Amino acid sequence: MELDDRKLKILQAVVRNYLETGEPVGSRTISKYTDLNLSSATIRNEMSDLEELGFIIQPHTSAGRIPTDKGYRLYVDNMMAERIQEIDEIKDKLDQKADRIELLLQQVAKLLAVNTNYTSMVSKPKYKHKKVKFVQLSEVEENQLLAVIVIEGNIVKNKIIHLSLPLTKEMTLKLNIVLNTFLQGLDLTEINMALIQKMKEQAGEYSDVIGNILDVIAEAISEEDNLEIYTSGATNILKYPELSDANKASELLYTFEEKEELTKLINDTRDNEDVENHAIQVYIGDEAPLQVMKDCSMVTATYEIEEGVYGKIGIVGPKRMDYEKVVGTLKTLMVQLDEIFKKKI
Amino acid sequence: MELDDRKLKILQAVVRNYLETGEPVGSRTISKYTDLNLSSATIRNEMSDLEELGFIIQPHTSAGRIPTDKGYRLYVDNMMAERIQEIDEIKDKLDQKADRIELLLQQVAKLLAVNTNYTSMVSKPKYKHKKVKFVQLSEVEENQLLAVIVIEGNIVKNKIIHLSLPLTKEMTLKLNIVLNTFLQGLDLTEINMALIQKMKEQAGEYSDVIGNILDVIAEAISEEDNLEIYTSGATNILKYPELSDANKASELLYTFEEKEELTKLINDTRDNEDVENHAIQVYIGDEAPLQVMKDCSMVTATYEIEEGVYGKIGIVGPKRMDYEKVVGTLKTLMVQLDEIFKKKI
DNA sequence: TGTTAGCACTCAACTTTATGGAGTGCTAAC
DNA sequence: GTTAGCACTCCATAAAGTTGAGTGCTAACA
Repeated sequence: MELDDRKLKILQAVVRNYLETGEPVGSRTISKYTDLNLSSATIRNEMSDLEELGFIIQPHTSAGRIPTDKGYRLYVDNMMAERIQEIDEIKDKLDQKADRIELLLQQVAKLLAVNTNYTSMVSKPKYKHKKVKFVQLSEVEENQLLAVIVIEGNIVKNKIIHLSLPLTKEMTLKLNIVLNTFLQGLDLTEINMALIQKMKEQAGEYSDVIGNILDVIAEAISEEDNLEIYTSGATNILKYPELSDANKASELLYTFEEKEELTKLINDTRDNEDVENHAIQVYIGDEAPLQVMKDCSMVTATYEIEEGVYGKIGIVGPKRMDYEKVVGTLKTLMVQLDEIFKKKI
Repeated sequence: MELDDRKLKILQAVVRNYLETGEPVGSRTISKYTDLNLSSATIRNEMSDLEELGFIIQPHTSAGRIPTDKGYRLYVDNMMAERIQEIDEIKDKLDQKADRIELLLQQVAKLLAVNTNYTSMVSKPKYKHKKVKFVQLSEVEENQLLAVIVIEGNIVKNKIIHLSLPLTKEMTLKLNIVLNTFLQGLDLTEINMALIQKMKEQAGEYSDVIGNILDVIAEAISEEDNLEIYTSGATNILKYPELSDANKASELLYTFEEKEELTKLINDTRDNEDVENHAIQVYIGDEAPLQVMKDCSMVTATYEIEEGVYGKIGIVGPKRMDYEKVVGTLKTLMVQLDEIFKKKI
């Protein structure tokens, strides 16, 4: 059996209608809804074929049809009309916050959630092979030292270190020099025991300060700390009956609250080429690498904060999500983020 | 009508039983449950009295009784058995994180939520009249300056400042001196235009750097930024049928996600004396200053991070919450937090 | 050969009607 | 003051009936 043009039109009509109403779509509706001028009986025959081909399904005998994942997929890949979505407020709001990446990303997530009525998530970009750029110790109070570490990508970390014995100005200066000469330009793998030993020797009785600082550096560079994900609008899923039943909603909300599982989504890359082209990716149902999302769809986009440093933005909603709007919104957003990052960094 | 001892015992039995089961409690149950050796008929008479006094109520004719807010209140104030709750894991887990207050508080929230199966929230303490303790500029790269500001209470803020024209080492040193001599020990109200003008004069062509730093300082000190609240276990409320119906759950979860409204709870102080004594406060239903919580109870405690610097910890759950456990858990936690803060700060 | 009208059939969703049981309030007796 | 007994109420659940949207199939038509 072939998927001729008429079948495609009918499939499209079924999907569109179902996206709008959330109710199974019957043959009579299609007969009126499309400009095919066919009777419901004919449509029935065609729908029967489409069902056999696996694009639509009946939730039960004597009900209308709803799209299968395969049906959605065909729709998203071939029949979706581009609909660029304007979000005027975005630029203004984002510009104000652009100096603090965390706030910016949180803001982006919120805007997306409010605009789409779905749940959004934004991952903080990961810097690979991060190197130490700058270390500085300053005496804040007697017995209190402030260590500031700047990592490639201008990530700043700090820690207050309590001293058991006070530090002279000269010693502080010396430690600063030692730290910077030894550590500058190194990444985690390059800071080895031999190096640490040498630094501690130079620091003499203040060797524990060195240890303290290295801890902070390790923490700053290590992946774990960096897998931060911002979400917004998690409660939006309660607006969609197909997701809001106690169990599903509970699992989903828990996933969004804990965030840990979400890293799987963010890190998943089905097609490297797509990422490099900043393409929008659509996951339908089981396609997402996360069991709880089997009844959801997810649309993700990759943004680039600077050469080679990527983060991801995703929107999660019911399968009958307004794909056109979501994809359009994400595309607009990508453009605006690009502008902001180019300007600011 | 008087509240004699027997009535109290019956009320206590009703509350206890309802806390456990969540079902209206009938006279026959009480008759067996207590050691009063009274027939159900007698209990019925007493319960009728208790209802007239407003401590219990029938959800409908021919159902058992459930406690009213007034009933819970009496129970919490007078009949609750202290039950100190051990949370062994707490100390270990918290000790590791004690150097980063945000992580610590987030961790505390999580522990509470996991231990109690309710929703927890922890507010970051507010420092009043915060003063600038230390300011430092360092050159990270050409055209890139790192500003670090330490506020009283060892709050560290930093910002990368992009320069339009490069800065010499001497100039950096000079700016550092200017900033520190002018700003050290001042709070927001004391940094006025006259002062700013003087500093800018001294900075010469780098006056915009001064402006930039003042912005960061303002942000660091300002209240707004500081009203941070950490929550955990929001989805736990879905475990309680009386809260998990679509509407209530949705409103509650939204409140926990947005957090903004929660500041009302955190800031509410019915009794100043209580706060100073680090007493546990219990809000039942409408007693909480937040409409969405009318079907919930909340238990809060005040912790002191250092002399005069308070934060709040709260647990939100259904009215039929295990008050004894929650209060006990919070008390234990308070002791352990006290220890940690005394040791570390 | 593709299209259509007509009709019997199915099934979820909703409404109505029974049935059972937990619990009460009242009364009369101890 | 306490208690047994009984009529009564009302929720919950199940069972039975009703409706309507939608299908598949057949036979007739262009």
